[in-house]
Amino acid sequence: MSHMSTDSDNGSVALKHQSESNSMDESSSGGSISGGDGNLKKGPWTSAEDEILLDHVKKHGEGNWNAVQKHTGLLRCGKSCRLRWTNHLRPNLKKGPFSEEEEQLIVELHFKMGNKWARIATHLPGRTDNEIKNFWNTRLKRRQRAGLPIYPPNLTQTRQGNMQTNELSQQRSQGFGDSIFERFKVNSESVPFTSQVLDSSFGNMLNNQGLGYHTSGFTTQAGDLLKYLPGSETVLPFVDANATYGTPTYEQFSLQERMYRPLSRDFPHDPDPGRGKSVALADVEPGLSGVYPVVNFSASQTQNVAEKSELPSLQYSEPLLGSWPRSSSASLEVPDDYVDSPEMVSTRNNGLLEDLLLQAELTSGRNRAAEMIPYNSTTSLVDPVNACRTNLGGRSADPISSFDSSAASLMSPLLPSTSESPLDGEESSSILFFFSLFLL
DNA sequence: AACGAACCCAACCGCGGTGGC
DNA sequence: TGCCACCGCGGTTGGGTTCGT
Repeated sequence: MSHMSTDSDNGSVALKHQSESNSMDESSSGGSISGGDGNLKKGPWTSAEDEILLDHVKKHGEGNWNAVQKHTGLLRCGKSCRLRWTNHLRPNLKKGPFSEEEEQLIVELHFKMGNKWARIATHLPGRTDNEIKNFWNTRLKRRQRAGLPIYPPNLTQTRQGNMQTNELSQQRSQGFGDSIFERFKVNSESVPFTSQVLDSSFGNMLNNQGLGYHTSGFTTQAGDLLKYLPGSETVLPFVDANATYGTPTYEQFSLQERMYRPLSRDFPHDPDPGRGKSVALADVEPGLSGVYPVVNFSASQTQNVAEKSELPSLQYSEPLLGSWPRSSSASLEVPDDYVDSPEMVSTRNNGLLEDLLLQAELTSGRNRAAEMIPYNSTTSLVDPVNACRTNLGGRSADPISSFDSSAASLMSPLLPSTSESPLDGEESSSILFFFSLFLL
């Protein structure tokens, strides 16, 4: 591992307490003094270092982690100090193995949120994101090896025959998360994919679940992905109405529109997209609450409300922008579970492009382009877009960047033109225009 | 007892967002 | 407007421990 840190946390180094730090039991800790990086120490923390850090936080509070180094002479970069404090020293940390309830909660939350460790951690007081991440990775590996599904049946049973939410979750959380690859399941022989997202072991696990993913030789580059878009009837999930994995029909799109429109009214003015839209949906379309026509359209499949309440939010993200099943979160009773949900695609515009897009959509009176694009599909086509989302974490009140929805619109000209295409010429033209803007 | 594999977990790294200048 | 420092997040690594043969 490189000892060269590129992190800007490594500022000037105060060496006034060099001797103090050097007196620490570095030999036993395996720590080292990095050479070319301001003599910052790496490796395990010693108890003496912990004390210094604790003392500093007591005096100065959290934050300004680089100041720790300056004030105390601790030969640790600010980032390392923050990590140590967050994961080990801060009060009310819960140590020890996860309880059964905690484990169950983690599984459920991961089912809903994917690898949003920080967000998951907010639901487990005293637990850190790192802890949860480690737990999950270990669990994943274990279950994978045992040939067990990632999620328990009670979480997944309601979408058998549809999009496998756990894979979707995993894909999404690892950067794809996209129904676009549903078609690759069908054409897995001809369209190999995933090297970076679905590693071979995970791919094997998917195969164990009968998904038939191929895990070699797929690049995440948008250009390569786009090669498959135009003219390919099997790339986008809603294009092939005969697909096995729950492809919405045209009629279902109509229903999507019904669901979406009331929401769209609220989008531009919604100060709190999560809760606000939830209310809006329930108010406007109570009959749709808990009904998931977009994905769960299998005629042979009926679901009761209880089942639906267990469905993961992300399961429905792809086909219908802004039509999240908001009433389906009862199982967790966590008010901000939706924050990471794709329905949180916000039209609270953060940028000019989003303004333009929104305005264009509104003035066109159709407002259909974005909603017709599988949200995650588009975001994974454009890496920067996905990057925007993956780094939102808990810091932003707008967890799913409006950039995503913009990208969704922007990518729509790339959709195959079929009889079921929601785009007419006028829409396509305006979208092409904005796509050009985007490229600029 | 020895060895390797698997597991666990702390720490690091790179990246992106944010805010101040 | 651009630069920079700071911060937080998610992915990854590496070392210690436990387990199985």
